[in-house]
Amino acid sequence: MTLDRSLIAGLPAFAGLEGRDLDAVLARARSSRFPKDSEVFSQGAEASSFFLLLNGHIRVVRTSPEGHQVIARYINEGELFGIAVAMGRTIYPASAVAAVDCVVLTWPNTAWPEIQARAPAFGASAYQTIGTRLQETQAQVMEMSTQQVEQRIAHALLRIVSQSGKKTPEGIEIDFPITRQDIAEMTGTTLHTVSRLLSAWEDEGIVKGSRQKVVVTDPHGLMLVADNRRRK
Amino acid sequence: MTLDRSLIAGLPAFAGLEGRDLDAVLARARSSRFPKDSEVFSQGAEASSFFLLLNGHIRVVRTSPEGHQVIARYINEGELFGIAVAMGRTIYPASAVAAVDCVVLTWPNTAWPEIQARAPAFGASAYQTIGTRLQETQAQVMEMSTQQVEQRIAHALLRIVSQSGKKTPEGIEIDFPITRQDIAEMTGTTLHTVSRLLSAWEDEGIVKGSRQKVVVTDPHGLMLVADNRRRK
DNA sequence: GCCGCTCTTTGCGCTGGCGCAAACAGGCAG
DNA sequence: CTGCCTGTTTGCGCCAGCGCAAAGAGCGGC
Repeated sequence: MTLDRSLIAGLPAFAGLEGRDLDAVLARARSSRFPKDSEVFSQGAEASSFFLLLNGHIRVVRTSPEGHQVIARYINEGELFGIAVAMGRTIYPASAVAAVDCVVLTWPNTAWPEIQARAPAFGASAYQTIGTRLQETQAQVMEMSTQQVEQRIAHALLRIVSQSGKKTPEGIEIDFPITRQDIAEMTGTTLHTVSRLLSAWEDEGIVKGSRQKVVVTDPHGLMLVADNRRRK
Repeated sequence: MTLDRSLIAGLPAFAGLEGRDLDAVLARARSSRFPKDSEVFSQGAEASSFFLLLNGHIRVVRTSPEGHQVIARYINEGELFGIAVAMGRTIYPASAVAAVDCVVLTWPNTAWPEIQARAPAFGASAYQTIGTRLQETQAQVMEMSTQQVEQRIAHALLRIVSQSGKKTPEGIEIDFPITRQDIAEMTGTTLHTVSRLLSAWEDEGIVKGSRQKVVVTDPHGLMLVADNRRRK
């Protein structure tokens, strides 16, 4: 429960915070553990807290009334999430699910005004996070409007790998378990199509896949696919 | 150039602002006119100002490197836009084009810190605007992932009509000029498909279209289409 | 009043990607 | 070790929606 301040203070969300103010912010947080596949918060529930992911990977999922699921994004270590309070929202618009065992800092929403007064840089970081996500989401709309499935999947893989890639002898590996279905839900397609394309790429030596795992063996080749510039 | 304070003060962005603080905020703004089809700001340009639409309708357009255009949203009267500064962005991620002759309030970005200190409610309104747009954009991604073109177009029309609809004897009319191409760029499809569907709907008595104009004559019928629940 | 530009409509053929179905495989529990 | 559960692969047929093409139709400018 005692927080390792030196680790935390290095996160972008706390950039520019002095010792005293940092303490004040951290004092309102509590740290907790979420086992794999557990929900940190649930779509439609009253937003009572906001969060920072200290360790692990979290999947943000929206479910439609008809039951379709879409993965809005993955949260990486050090990122804020569930910051409905900063958007003036009272319910969570999506669910957050631990993709692996996670360690999460939780603040009650009631602490938000105080934190913002005490540590404006922290608030600014939250707003910037939201701004970045708006950007990214709009870029995604653009992709879905103008690009073919193959390019969208290639882009999605490149994005994940650049944010959560782990170097291995074989190439860059996504360092959390991800299914074909997950990739399909990120790109608005079906697991069948994802599976087919990954198989094709594997034949071309661009990626290597196995159960819940994807390794990009030829990032440059994947970029060519993403830009639709590879020789067929 | 003198602003009609009584009109402006009623806008949600200024809710809860006292006379003196309101004056302080407005003092930093200047009002200007943008003729139809002119650009208020341009994608990729350095973000130097933020804006509030007093009158008219504005189209926010993103253009891909390959030249594809996508309409991210329409700005309605009273809304803030181009608020890159509130997202910690330094360039505009899209262009804003006047769909009709428009009247716009412009603030220099340099005024932002002062305004936020002086009138926190104004800042909060900006953040809420961004939050709402993130929500809407994510909902759009969801739609594009899970729904057919016909339903997406129906939803898009319903959204426009609910925000910018004008009652007429025939039904609810979109009160700015909008082409089939525009609708296609909002929904990630082609003008051909839009034209075909609108024609079909016209035969069913749901809408009525003409050059750069769409009138929804049967909103309820259109909702059935949007939910994919109409009898074919 | 005529011309030209932009916007719209419609036909036709094609194909990317989906839906369905079935077989296969890795990993964990018992 | 065995069986089961979850995830993956692959074949096949189909169809929604796109691309292309060409013909109309308002509207503004001259």
